[in-house]
Amino acid sequence: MREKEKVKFILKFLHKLYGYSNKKKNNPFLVLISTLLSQRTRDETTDAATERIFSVYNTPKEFSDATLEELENLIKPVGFYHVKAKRIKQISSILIDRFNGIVPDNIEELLTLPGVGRKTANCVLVFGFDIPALPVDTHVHRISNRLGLVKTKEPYKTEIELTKIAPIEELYFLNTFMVKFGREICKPIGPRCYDCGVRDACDYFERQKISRDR
DNA sequence: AAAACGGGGGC
DNA sequence: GCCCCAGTTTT
Repeated sequence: MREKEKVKFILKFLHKLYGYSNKKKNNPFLVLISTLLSQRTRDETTDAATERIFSVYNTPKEFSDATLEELENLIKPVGFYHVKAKRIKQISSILIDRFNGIVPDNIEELLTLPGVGRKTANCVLVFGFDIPALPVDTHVHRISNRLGLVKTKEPYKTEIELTKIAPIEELYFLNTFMVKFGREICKPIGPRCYDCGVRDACDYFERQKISRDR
C-alpha cells in the first residue's frame, strides 16, 4: 500500500530529526491532569502549572478535597482555568466514587470523565499506561493531511486511518515528534518547507509548487 | 457544523 | 492591539 510506504519514509525522517523516544511510563493520574491542563494551552505554561499543582496535591482524594479557589489559583495562567479547575475536581471525585481512586486504562471509561476527549484519553493510555494509542491534536491532524497520509477533516478519522497504516510500536512517539515537527517546521501558517526533509513526499508542498509554477 | 470557553505570550 | 494556542462540550 502506498500510504504505508509513505508513513515509513516520514517515520524514518522524524527519527533522524528527533532520535528515538524512551517510552517511560508515567503516573496515569498526573498524565491525565497535565494533559487536561494542556488543552488549547502552550506546554511551557502547562508544565509550570502541573508542577505547581502537584507540589501541593498528589492523589485524587487530595484534589477532590481542595476548594475550587485553591485549584484555580494554582493553575491560573493556563487557559480555561475556571472550567479546568472544576473538571479536575469532578474527575477526582468520579475516580474515587466509581473507579476505586484509580485512573481507568481503557478509552471507553476514560471518555466518560468530564473534559476528557479522545486526544486526552489517548495521551493517558500511551503516556500513562504504555498502551499503544495515537493522540490526535491539531498538529498531528494538520501534518497527516498535508503529507497525504490521510485525507479527512475529522481528527477522529485521522486517528483511525493513521493507526491503521503506522507500525504499532511507532505509536508511542508519533504524537510527540509530530508536535515538535509541527511547531518547528510544518507550522499552521508559513510552514518552512524549504527546511523540510520530507517535502518531496508531501502533497501540500506539491500543491504549492504547482500553483507557483502557473 | 459551528460557537463558546479564556488568559497569556509573541509580534 | 491583534492573533494564536497539545480540545471538549454545547448549541
